[in-house]
Amino acid sequence: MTEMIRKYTSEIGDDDDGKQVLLYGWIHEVRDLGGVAFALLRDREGIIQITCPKKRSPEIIKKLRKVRRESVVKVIGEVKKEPKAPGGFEVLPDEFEVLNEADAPLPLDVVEKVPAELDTRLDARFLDLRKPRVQAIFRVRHQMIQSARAFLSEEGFIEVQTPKIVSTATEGGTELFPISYFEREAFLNQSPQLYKQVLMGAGLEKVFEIGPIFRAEEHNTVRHLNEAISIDIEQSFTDHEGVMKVLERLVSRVYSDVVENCEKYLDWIEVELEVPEIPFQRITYDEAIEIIKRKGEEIVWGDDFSTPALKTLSEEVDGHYFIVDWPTEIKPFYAMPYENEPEISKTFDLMAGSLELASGAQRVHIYDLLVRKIGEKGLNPDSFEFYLSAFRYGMPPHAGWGLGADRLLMSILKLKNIREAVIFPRDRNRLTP
RNA sequence: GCCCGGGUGGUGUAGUCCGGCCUAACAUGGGGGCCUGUCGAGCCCUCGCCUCGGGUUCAAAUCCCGGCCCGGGCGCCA
Repeated sequence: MTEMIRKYTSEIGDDDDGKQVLLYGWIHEVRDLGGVAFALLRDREGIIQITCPKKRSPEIIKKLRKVRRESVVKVIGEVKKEPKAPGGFEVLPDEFEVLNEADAPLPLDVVEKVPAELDTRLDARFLDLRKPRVQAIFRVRHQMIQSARAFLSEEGFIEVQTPKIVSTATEGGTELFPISYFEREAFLNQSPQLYKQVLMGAGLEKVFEIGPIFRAEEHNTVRHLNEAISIDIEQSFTDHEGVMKVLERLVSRVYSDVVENCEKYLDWIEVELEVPEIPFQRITYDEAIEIIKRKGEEIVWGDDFSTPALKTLSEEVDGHYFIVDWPTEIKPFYAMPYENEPEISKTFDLMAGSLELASGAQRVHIYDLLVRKIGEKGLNPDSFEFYLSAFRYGMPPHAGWGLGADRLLMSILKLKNIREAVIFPRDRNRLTP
């Protein structure tokens, strides 16, 4: 037999009518009507019907009606344009081979006649991901990451990888996961922040990193994970406004690439996307406080926004927006205060509704100020030696941000739970799969 | 971590308030059978379940206490 080239189900069209094709995939469903049997073969790109009348092949129909759902099969057959078939084409099999029979019953229903809870789905994630709707999320995620990487590269940012095993807390504040590093204690890094800044001192000028961050907080919400992916940039010779422009253009680029290249997957997820208009609205922290107060929510200047406060705010401000000029007190030590008004800082958060997507700032690049601010936060400058030394020998002014990739995807696809946006999520209770 | 609500076949639900009528119901699924155009196929037969530990009681899926886990809200954050 001549060597055949495997086709995806989605590639079958008018040109194949009457021709032989080779397909690989999973048995989605079988409907056995006695004299004819229908099977749905699913691969990662779609589903096609395999139709086998008894008289065409008594051997194949026998195998077909016995095969359990989700078994892996190889099919060689003739394509027939058929209006009665779902998708308009069907394949009449000449060869039907079960490559690997699936066990039964399945831990969850891939066809989704019966829903499954997220927890059940995550326990059997490999099966959950066979659902086109679920797999589509990760096809969009792939596009999102590709777009972010392409955009930043085109903008002159150099991609770097910084260590995830570190000796001290990077920023204080958040809890870290301790790990054992030979005879010493070490931690999983909560953020590439300090390393990005050191690289500004190294003269790279524009860097980005897409990588994991680890937070040992015991939060248990639909928008927090203990292991997340962060898209981080740092840029020299610019200020917070400069990097906000990069950020909004990146978000816009991701949306337009997804709209352009992921139509099929958006369709599977049943999401309609509109590319957000840039520039995004900037509202100051003070304005946000006023809006929240006006709506009757209890808040005083200097507070961080509570979840209900952010929900209130998002009722007043549409879509994506920046909250800028935060009180210096509630931002990390590396955030640059305004010269003429040091109680507020050159900081911003990017919001999508009430969800915080990113946060950034112009950084403190003055050694003495930085040392002082570390002390003011109750941290010990001695444990930041590797970081601080980079500020003593020609550190340029710089700014940057960190964008939560999982949250961005969650917001693009309007997912209810961030765990849906992560292929194998890690939360307070979940350490497997 | 805190508050509230939950945990029943492989999956998703009903039953729990008011203990005994539960030998636990329904859908989907698994096994077997019938059927030549299904597309949530249909029909017949069949299989399979009370989260764990302790307590109350003649009697616990049902009431009480604790653990573990889940959902919603919050804190904290990206």
